[in-house]
Amino acid sequence: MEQFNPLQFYKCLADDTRLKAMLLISHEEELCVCELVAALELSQPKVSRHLAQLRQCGLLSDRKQNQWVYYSINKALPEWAKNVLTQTLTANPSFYENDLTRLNTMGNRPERAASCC
Amino acid sequence: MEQFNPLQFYKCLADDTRLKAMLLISHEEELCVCELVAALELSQPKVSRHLAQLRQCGLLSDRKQNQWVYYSINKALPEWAKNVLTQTLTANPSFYENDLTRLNTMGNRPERAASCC
DNA sequence: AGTGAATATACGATTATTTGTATATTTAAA
DNA sequence: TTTAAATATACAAATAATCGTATATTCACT
Repeated sequence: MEQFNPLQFYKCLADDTRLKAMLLISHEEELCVCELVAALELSQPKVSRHLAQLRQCGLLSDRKQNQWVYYSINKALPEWAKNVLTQTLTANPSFYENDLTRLNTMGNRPERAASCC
Repeated sequence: MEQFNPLQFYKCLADDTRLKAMLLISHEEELCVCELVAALELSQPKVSRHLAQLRQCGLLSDRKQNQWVYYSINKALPEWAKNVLTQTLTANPSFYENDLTRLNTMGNRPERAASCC
């Protein structure tokens, strides 16, 4: 992320897959690729490519754990951008409710490791 | 505006001309096409086309007065979308400062008619 | 070492978006 | 009633974004 720019931010949100992924991740704190593939009912390469773009633009962070890669909202996002996401999330539940349902009924979700101990 | 949808909203903001036009109009309350042409240093058809798209998507309203068409933020925009615009405007002054300077040094700006009396 | 699951990436093909240029429309002023 | 300014729109050309498919990589488990 060279210098955070509103145009690039909105270009990231201007795609169905990316916008829904951002909102689902906001809602769920973090999600791995296979959970998003199930929730969005899209191919793995498609989801993976969009997540890579969101990470490159600084909207998402990732962490690897075992065979999974978990994506979360980048803590370093400017406050205004975080607020934009929050507003969008809370004002548009119907935009992603179906995806959320599929996520919650998904079998075999990878269990998060407690952050330690 | 058939039913306001966040994806369509962000697609509207995902273009340099449209995003800057929206922010300048937010900042100035309303602007006519020729003022935006001067501020953005772009061709008239290009600006006009993007404004038409923003109007069709429900982000802008227009009013005709004499030979000018003035665009302003659509009052009927959902609150969350208005908030997104406000946040973007106040947090990113450098994104549009040059355009604002050109607007303010523009000669022959059409004078607004007082709304009446 | 070998297998399968999860993820990432490369590449060409498709689709969508944006643009310049030309032209039409409307209004005001001469 | 001609002329000029402001705006809108049509259409083809150019550009950009997205996608499917194939393949590579990594990790856990056997």
